[in-house]
Amino acid sequence: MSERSADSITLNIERSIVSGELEEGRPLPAERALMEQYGASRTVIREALTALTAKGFLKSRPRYRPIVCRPDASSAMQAAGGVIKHLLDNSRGVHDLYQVRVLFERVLVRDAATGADKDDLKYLKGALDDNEAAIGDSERFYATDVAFHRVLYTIAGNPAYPAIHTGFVEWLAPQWSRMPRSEQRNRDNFRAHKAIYEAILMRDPDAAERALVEHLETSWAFVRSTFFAGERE
Amino acid sequence: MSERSADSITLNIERSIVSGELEEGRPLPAERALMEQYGASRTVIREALTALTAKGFLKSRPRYRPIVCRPDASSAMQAAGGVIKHLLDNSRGVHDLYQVRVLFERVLVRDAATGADKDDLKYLKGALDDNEAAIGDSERFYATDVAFHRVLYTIAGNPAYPAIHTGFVEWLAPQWSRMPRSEQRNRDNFRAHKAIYEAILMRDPDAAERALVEHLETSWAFVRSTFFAGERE
DNA sequence: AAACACTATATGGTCGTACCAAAAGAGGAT
DNA sequence: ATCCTCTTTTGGTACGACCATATAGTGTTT
Repeated sequence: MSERSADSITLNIERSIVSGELEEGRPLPAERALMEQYGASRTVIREALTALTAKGFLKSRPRYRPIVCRPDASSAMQAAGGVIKHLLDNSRGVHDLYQVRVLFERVLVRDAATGADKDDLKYLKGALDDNEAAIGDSERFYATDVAFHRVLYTIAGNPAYPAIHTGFVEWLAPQWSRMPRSEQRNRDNFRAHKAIYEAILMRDPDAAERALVEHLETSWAFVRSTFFAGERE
Repeated sequence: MSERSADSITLNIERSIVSGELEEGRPLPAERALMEQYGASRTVIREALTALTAKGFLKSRPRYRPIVCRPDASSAMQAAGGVIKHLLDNSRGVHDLYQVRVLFERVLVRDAATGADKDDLKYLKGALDDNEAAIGDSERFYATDVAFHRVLYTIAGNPAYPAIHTGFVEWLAPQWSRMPRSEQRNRDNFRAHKAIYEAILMRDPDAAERALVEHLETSWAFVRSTFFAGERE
């Protein structure tokens, strides 16, 4: 099947990384050393390294030894991101992705409403307070906005969730982070966050979900009218 | 920043693919032609092609011209899959991923319960009937099981959802498709599907979600006890 | 004329060598 | 010990060559 020797070397190194034989964060052996180790030419070695880099198992800067990266949820998101960013050049692609985010957060707020413990609520309240305090500073407000939503992704304790959140934020950033902001809009957004928080506090998943959906749909309407005004739905 | 000329060529070709200049399904120009076009050595061209292949923009078989692949949601999933499959060698990784799937389907059944139209319900019923008819044939039952869940991912009309479903199925297949099956278990699973369908039919999102969660948790319990009996939670 | 066999060519896969520029390490001067 | 200089290491790029195979083109056979 895989007659290419570069492929088998890629797999070999991949396995060495996953198994921990090649330690995360450490640089890979030099290319000329790998030639000997695998009995292949440098061409082949470099092809394998290129593939591994594109797959996210190595981080390589020009003129430095590639750094080994253990796969985790966030590198998986990053690998997907290379493709996803090309899907976001029209409102359709952005909306499809945004819908996935909405779907995700709907469950998260429901679960927060039914299952959040005292600590979770404290974190959420802290993020909400930070958000309120930043109303006057639009740049900081955006950061605290993201942070507030992120708390929802951390409550469940699944390490994949925060990675997914990071993906959403990065991919949607071209639109969201560049939205024209105003103190009035910040205030509206804060009120939406507060409504979500209070519904969670009241242990009312339906209300929390409604508040979230309304919040995110309002946000989408703004983005759409700002960046995709010319396109039809 | 990116001093490597291979990187800029990679980006160039990537853009040509996304823009449609290089048509999907058509083979790429020969390497020696690309050398001239970009004024670079074959070494560099080949590195670019390797990277593009790993990123999912090209499908290359040995000794054939690489085939151009337009990025879509499913190629994004595939790119992530290269990393994700390494996270699934223990129950923790599998469970984390499975939880994402559960989260996803919880919303899907809720939305189906509130928003499915007559056609959607007909499709779902059709999938359910196929599922019932296959109870005696475990292999076919697994296929109809997957198909039933897939209907939920198609109802919403977001093209990303079916791609995500495909990802879940492929990544979780090592466990699920290899589960020991019996007519009794098939019957139980069918009953669970039926309960979900009926809750959707009754327009009861809470009941539908409950039925789904119970179904998926039962399934997880089986998988866990079969494949990860030795590990602690 | 049609079917087959054969040859030439195009193409991807691999190898080796060479050179450059920048980074890292070694060694000596202060 | 500190700083500067020189050498070595290392990744990035280039060129040329050879192999195996798939495809196209040619010629032969029936």
